[in-house]
Parts: sequence; structure tokens; C-alpha cells
Amino acid sequence: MKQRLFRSTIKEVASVAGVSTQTVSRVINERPDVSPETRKRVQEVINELGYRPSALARSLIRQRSHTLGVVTAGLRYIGPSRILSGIAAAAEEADYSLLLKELPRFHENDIEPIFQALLSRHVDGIIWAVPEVGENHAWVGESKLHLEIPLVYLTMEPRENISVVSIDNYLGGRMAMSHLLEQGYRRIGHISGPLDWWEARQRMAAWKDALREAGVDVKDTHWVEGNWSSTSGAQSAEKLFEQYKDMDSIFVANDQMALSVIRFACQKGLRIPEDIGIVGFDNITESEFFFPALTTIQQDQYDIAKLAVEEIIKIIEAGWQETEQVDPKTIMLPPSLVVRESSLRGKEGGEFIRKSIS
Amino acid sequence: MKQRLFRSTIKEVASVAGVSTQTVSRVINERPDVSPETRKRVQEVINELGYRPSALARSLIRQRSHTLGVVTAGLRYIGPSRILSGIAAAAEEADYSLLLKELPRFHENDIEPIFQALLSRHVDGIIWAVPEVGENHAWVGESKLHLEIPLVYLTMEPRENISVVSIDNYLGGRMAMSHLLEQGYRRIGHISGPLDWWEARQRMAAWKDALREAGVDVKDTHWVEGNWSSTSGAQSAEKLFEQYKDMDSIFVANDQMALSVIRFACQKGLRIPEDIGIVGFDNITESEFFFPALTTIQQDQYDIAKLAVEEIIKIIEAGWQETEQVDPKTIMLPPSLVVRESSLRGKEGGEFIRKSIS
DNA sequence: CTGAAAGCGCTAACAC
DNA sequence: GTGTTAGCGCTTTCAG
Repeated sequence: MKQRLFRSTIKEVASVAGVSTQTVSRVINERPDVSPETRKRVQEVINELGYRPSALARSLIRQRSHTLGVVTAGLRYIGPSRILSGIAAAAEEADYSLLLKELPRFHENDIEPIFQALLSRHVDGIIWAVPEVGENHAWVGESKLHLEIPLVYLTMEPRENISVVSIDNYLGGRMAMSHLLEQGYRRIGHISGPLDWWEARQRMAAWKDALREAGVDVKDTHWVEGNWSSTSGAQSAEKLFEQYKDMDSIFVANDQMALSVIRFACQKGLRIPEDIGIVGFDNITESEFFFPALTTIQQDQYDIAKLAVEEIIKIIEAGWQETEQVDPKTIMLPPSLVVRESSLRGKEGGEFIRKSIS
Repeated sequence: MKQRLFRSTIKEVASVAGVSTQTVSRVINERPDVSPETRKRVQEVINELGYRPSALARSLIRQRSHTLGVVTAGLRYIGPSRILSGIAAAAEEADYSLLLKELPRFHENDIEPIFQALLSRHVDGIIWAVPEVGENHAWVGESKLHLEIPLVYLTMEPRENISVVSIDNYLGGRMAMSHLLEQGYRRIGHISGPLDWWEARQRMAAWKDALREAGVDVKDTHWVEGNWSSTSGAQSAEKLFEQYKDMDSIFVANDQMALSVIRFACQKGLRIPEDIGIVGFDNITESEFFFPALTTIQQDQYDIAKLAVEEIIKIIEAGWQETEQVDPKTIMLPPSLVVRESSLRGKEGGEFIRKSIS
């Protein structure tokens, strides 16, 4: 027996209520031009039959789906998840649905099928929430895509004529470094993220620039490249302590790696922050409870995600007005410094948060 | 100017290629009954115009969208994200799209609008990936929903005639307890999750049962209720050490709280695992790098998510065959014990994984 | 205020 | 092999 869907249609409602489908349509769309009695009768039939208008049919005729395509990568990690969470909240608020596509790899650059799938379902806009890694954004700006809908990128290097929303990673790095320098650390090492990541390069550039401006020599032995994972953090820590003997502190490009650095330093018998200061990046929920608690740079991924959704909806709605279009722009949000025990040398160890270094 | 979508239709393709829309339809659906020349010509026009069939129109006429609705809660946490990640991977593989709805709260029980939104978009099935908390699943089984499509639940207490896929939390708790008992610990305390969570109750029941079976007295002072967060872990640890003076170990209901317990014990000068043994639950990526590394119970959320998707697709497809229906069933997956430093008392501290305690 | 006709983009069923 | 007709469930003219 073929599956039978017990979904009532506008036609059934109309026939039961003894009106035309047109009138039912007016009722469900809350148009004013229906007499109160008719409206009431139709509404009753709707409730009775459990009638639910088909968003599909509506999208087809209105050429508008009220749906956003979201492309993510790395949902198994906390950063991308927090971003998706923000996207979902903002979309819900604006009454948009979400069509989700997860890229299997960060390096994915066969993006045609993704767009095909999204466009064939008539999404009104696309949020590209995939970090910029290697050449995985090389296609941006190419018009080969025949893209007739707005596209907003999350966390990518700003480009002309493209809408981008991102945390300012360079600024975050500078904030971390300013803090360490203020605490009197000078021989600051760095464990970077994988350098094919734009974010990793930004953080590292901040480390280098801050040292140079402070008049500190930067040598190749003063940093090591990690891959974001705690495992790589452990390996990097070992290598870095080996090749930078009189290092007094480390700026670690994320908290997971910083966790391993703490562990490694503990095992070596080094005191934190007296012998070695540590600053991380991300402010994952756990870092407050590391021992010692980790000083880090907080990114509000939830917030930039909401911003991105609001931006794309603004662009979409503008496309339906007679008004002028919304120009693509880059929105860069500053992160904030969260000072905890791991970097507070020679002062009383209270915890406090500074929102900006200005 | 009203937005103009440069989307070509099957009609345009047909007219340019000089055939009927029907023939184009046959080509894009790879039907055999088209002559090679016609097929070639049509295909060329398709490429030329960048034509993309509308999945919307297709769904409407086929009464099938090849789309799954996914309802989640707590995407800002890592567990739900890993589940979503598994769902996305499995859906992609089966060539299904995903319509995502995130509940704003775990306790949400106004679920009508969620179903409305999903059903109005003609999803073929729904995966309910919201943990069971308080009465938030009370509606399950009520047929008021007029649900004409399959529904599979993730992580909920098994019920008759419902499809459920879940990790066996009770078994996980028993595995943790068996391990502690084997290591010679007897005065085992417990920090539970919030007890309105089904999972928290399961883990706690395992703690209690294991102690009883081992002939150990269970008192109300031997456990404290946390709320999964590291913050609550710290508070709970303080309280528990206070009220259970000769406790020799703790089974903590998740790794985040366990992290705080480690921190608290360190600050008190207690040695882990000699003075106090600790076992967590979840195996978050960081727990391997805690100091000491945390013994814990691993749940493979990614895997159960894939299973849930495969199950629902099986049910959906069965609905379209002449064959009999797939009966709803409960699938319970065993977690696994990961032994690390925090519980290995008086033995050499190598790390090893046991897949099951049988 | 209400209804009839046309059509969004596509496919199933039937002709030829 | 290929085209014609009808219609998925809805909304947009335009009459009345």
C-alpha cells in the first residue's frame, strides 16, 4: 500500500466551509477583505481538519522560501557549533528556516554541488560559515556560480564587494601580547594554529608585530606550528621548550593547545605564572577551570553569527523593496581579553575581565 | 526594481532545445526512453543556460521532499553538536537535505510550532535530538499531532511503539563503577547531573546499584547534584568533600564537572589517584590532557546519530514500498570505558582502552 | 466582499 | 521516442 499522507489541502477546507479556495487563502494570510462571519467559519474548518498551509507551494508561487542555506564545517568542534547556534537563534527570531549543509572537510573546494543543492531548494540567501583554510575560498568572487541570491561569509579574510562578518583575530592577538608585555614578560614564545588557516596567520602576525614593536628579537626558534588539537599542543610545547631555553611565557593560538602546555609545564615542575606565563585564545568553557585558570581571548561566536543572519536578511529584504540595495561590507568584531591566573605574575591573583585594550 | 531571479525553467530549456518539457524532464531524471541525440542536445542546452531543476516543484508533485527535519537543543554544547554532525554526515550520504530547528531551551514543551514549521515544509521524517529533561517529552505518543511521517528520537527513555536510538547511560555508569571497585576504591561519592535529566538519573542509578551490590552503604551525604557545568562541579566538589569525609573516590556524571573536581582536589593538596580517584563521563577531547588525565566513559554520539538517520530513512523508504512497515524499536548502544591516570591507583600508569566490560 | 481563471516549475498518465 | 493534458497546493490578477 502506498503511503497516504493525511494532509488536508486548501481545496478541502474551501469545500467543507462552502467557500472558494481564494477566500481560505485570504483567511490564512490574514487579509482584511473577508467578512467576520466567513472568516470565523473558515477558521473553524481549518482547526477541525488540522489544516496546515504548504510552505512548499507558497514558496513556489511567491518565488521566496523564507529559508536560509547554511554551510558549515567542523561541527564536531565547539567553535563552529556555537556559530551555528547563533545562526539558528537569529533565524528563528526572524522567522526564517534553515537548510543545513556540512562540509566533510575544511579543505573542501568542490563547492558546486553544495550550491546546487541549496539553490534548487530556493533558499533566499546563503551563510558561508566555513573557516578560510588553504585555497578553500579561492572561488569567492567568481561569478561562474550564477548566484542570484545574497551570500554572507563568516570568518574569512575581508575582500572587496563581499559581505563578511568576522572576529578580529589580529586584534585579539595584539590584546594577548599587550597583556603579557604589561605583565613584564619579554621572551614570549608562540604556538600557532595550522598556518594554512587565515585565523592562525592573523594571530601569529600579531605575536610577531607586538614583539618587534617592543624591540624584542623574533627568531624562528621562538615559535612552533600546531594544529589546534591538544595533542599537537603537547608536542609543540615539548619542542618549543627545547629550542627556546630562556622563554618566560607563551602565547598559544587556542585554548585546547594551551591546556596541554599547562599540563606539560606542570609535569616539568615549572610554576605558572611565575616561571612561565600562558595566554590562550577562544575562552572555551573549560579554560576557567584549568589549574591554573587560563588567561585567554574571548570570541563571541554566537554574536557574530547573529550579526551575519541579520545582515543577510537585510540584504534579502532590500532586494524585495523598491529601495536601493544594501552594499556588501566587512564587519569586524573585537574580541576581549579575559585575565586569569596563568598570566598574572607577581600580583594578587583575582580574576577580572577587561572588555578592550583600546 | 523588484528582484529578478535568473533561474531558468524547464520550459525555457524545452523551447530552446525545441522539445517538450516532458522530454527535458526525462533527460534530467535519466529516464531511458530518450534518443541519444535528443538527450545530447537537451543536455547541452541545460549546461548552456545553467538550468537547475527546482527541488521545490519536484517535492510538490512527488509528495516527497527528500528532506529530514532535525530538532536539537543546546548546540552551544559539544554533545548536541557532535550528534548534529553525525546526522549531517549520514543525511549527506543518503542524499537527504536537513531542515534544522533549534529549541531555545531544553525544557521547551511548546512543540506545536516546531512541528508545524517542519510539516508545512513537507519533511519526510523528523529526528528529535533533544535530551529528555523534565516533562519536555510528555507529548510523545500523543496522536494529537496528526503526525503522518516517521519520527525517531535520540537519547530518550525507551517507550513502547516508538523509535529510539540512545547510548546506554546506565551501563556506562556501571562500567565506571566496576572500574573504581576493581581499583580497590570503596567509599565512592557521586556528583550527578541535574536529576530532571533522564541521562543523569540513569548514571546515578548505576552508582547506587553498583554500591549496593558491592555491599557498600549508600547515604544521602554521599552524593551531590550538579548541573553539568564546571562551575557547578566546583561547588559540588566542595560540598561533597565537606559532607563525606572519608570518601576515597568520586564518580562524576560528566567531564566538565570532573575537571573542576580535579582542580579542587589539587588546590586541597590531595593526590590523584592515590588519595582520591576520579572517573568522569563523556570523554570530551580535552579530558585526555587534564592533569592528571581523566578516566571516563566514552559515548560515540556521532555514531548513534548516524544510526538514527539510517533508521528513519529505512522507515521512510519502507513507507513507499509495497513491503511491510518497519516496526519501531529501541536501539541502545553501549559506551566504552577509557582508563587514564585519574583512577589508576597503585599500578603503572599506562593508558589503555577497554571496549566493554561484558 | 467573493469567486473564476491562470500559473509557479515540475511530473504522471496517457496518447500518438 | 516524444508530446499533450492534467494537476501537486497555493496565490495573483481581475470580474462581479
